Amino acid sequence: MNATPRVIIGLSAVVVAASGKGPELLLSGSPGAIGLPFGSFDPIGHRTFELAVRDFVTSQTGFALGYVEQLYTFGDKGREAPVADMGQSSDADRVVSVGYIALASSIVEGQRRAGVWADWYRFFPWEDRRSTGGMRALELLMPDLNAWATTTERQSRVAMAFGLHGQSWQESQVLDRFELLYEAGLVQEAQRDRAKSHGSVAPELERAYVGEPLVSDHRRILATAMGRLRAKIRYRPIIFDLAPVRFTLSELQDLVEAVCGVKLHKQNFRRTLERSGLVESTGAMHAETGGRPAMLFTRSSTSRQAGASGLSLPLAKR
Amino acid sequence: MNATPRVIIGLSAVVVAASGKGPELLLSGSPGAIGLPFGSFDPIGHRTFELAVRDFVTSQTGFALGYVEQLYTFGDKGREAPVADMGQSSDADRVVSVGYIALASSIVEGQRRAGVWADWYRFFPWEDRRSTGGMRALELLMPDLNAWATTTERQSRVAMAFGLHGQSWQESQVLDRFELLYEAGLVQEAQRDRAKSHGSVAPELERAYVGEPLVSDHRRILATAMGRLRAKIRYRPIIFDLAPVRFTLSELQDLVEAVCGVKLHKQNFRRTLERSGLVESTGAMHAETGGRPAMLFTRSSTSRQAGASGLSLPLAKR
DNA sequence: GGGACTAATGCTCAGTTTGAGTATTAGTTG
DNA sequence: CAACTAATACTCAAACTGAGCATTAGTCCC
Repeated sequence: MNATPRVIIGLSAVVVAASGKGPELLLSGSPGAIGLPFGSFDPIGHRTFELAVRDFVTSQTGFALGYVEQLYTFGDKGREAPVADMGQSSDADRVVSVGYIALASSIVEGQRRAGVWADWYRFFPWEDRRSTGGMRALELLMPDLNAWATTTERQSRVAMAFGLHGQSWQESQVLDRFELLYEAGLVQEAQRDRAKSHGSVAPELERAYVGEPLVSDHRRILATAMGRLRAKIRYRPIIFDLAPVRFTLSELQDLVEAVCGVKLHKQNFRRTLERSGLVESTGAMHAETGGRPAMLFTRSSTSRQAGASGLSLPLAKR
Repeated sequence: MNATPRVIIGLSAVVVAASGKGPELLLSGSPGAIGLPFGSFDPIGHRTFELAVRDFVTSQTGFALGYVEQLYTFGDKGREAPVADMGQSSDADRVVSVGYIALASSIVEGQRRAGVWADWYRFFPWEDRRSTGGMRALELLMPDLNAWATTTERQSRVAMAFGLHGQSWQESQVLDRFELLYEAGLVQEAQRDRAKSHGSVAPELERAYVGEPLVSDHRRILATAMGRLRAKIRYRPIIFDLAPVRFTLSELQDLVEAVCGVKLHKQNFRRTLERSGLVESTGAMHAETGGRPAMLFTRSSTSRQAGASGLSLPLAKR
């Protein structure tokens, strides 16, 4: 559209809320072209990125954000696929994506949230190792990963990223795993980007990808968000920005497990949590579960202090 | 220069190297307008930000970078002061800064490095708590901080940021402290930005600032870098990207202390370090110190693995 | 060649924190 | 009221930490 190439700054937000089942994402777009809430930064109108993000997420989805944090700025040529319906970028423009993560406090089941939400493991099935689902997804990928790992360097990268051969699974290395799958051509975006840069839209053999794709580089941004959130849980009391105001320790544990995609040892989880001083019991009980009623807790005031640390994650044995 | 406002992406790099005395920064600019190595992203020529950063740091300073990591993208209106000698931005443009941190492996004393280097504590005297210097800087600031802290909310922010009233000092909260000082008008950039936005260049009363300013928002980027590096030392073996290939444990401890600005307990530092498996002894000794000769160590191969953790920082008592 | 001096290493000890379980308890449901 | 289901308590050994005291291997100087 413009004679000289312009830089367009795209802002994308990973908006996470916890439902009863697990972390859910706020999505926008139409079927077949699903993406994160997205907008272009207006150099005149917007004073800061964060205000801009809050602004268009609310206007696009009707949802108002709480905690917001910048993730990363992606500028690689060839990974962005301009979003058609934005109508603001032409092929001559260079799109730079600034990714944000926003956390929305849990909403009581049944109460309606604005916007379309989806379980984030739809896009990363291999990241959910709470039950056998994630393992199954990984098993589906393994033949192709092994086929790709022709050198020892690649084999060791695969082993480190996916915790094979005695290496341990690091729940926060979501981006490493995704980038490795991208490089190996095992996620749909890889094929899309290659087709675009080769100019060919060759009818590739129909392969069954594990995990749904997202528009543009949004799945990469989502991977960054998941990784950041999983890592940050350990050193900041950030989980409380996702949890409801009052919760039982089991509910909190389920939430942490859902976010991190791992199972934790129940008794040890509650022990370290109580010792940490991050929570304090309200007097009230919660009896809906069919077992012994649980004490309801809230985050303590010390959990709001600057230096407050996060949760320890005592893994449950296999 | 252009009719429609454009977004200019400025890339700034905090390049850190360890000298014998402590962390040093690569600087560019002329006396009175010192800043970080800086360049504008070229939407046509540069394929990725990281390549662009490596490129212009080398061309501006003659120094080739090793480890590089993106820090943060700053887009607030009013905090950037366009760098005059870049000649690429006009007042109508919106400048967005993408900050990077780069680590250069220590150079043996005496060997020459390209570029101009300076101790990073020149810009943050209050961050060096290894000796009394940092405390003295903090004492100089306290009267003004107290005068600014007129509400209990501000008082508690000061206490949390600077570790007062029983709160502990968090070495990685460099940015929080800097932003607080900026807000309180106790760093020179605050006055500069206010003068600019008020259009007045009133001859303010000459106040003695603690810590030297940098061009544009570069000191903020530097604070982000220091904070990130200090935090990351604890959970990633990143210190080895700063240390020389072979080092004694005391040298490594001095380096960690210099980066983090705190004193560590010597015996406990070496104990956790040896147990961590991050280092392994070479056979060689190092006898230059006048005491018992020290074993020379290198980082182990396990320290290069994806999940390898960082160092624990056993603080020395006051 | 021995004593003073200086770092680097070694070791100890008690108090905490973790990993892994086993044992109770307080509601709900048939 | 017995069976069932969670929540909560308690235990125990192993590993990790904070604080020191103790020992060693060089250099420097008479």
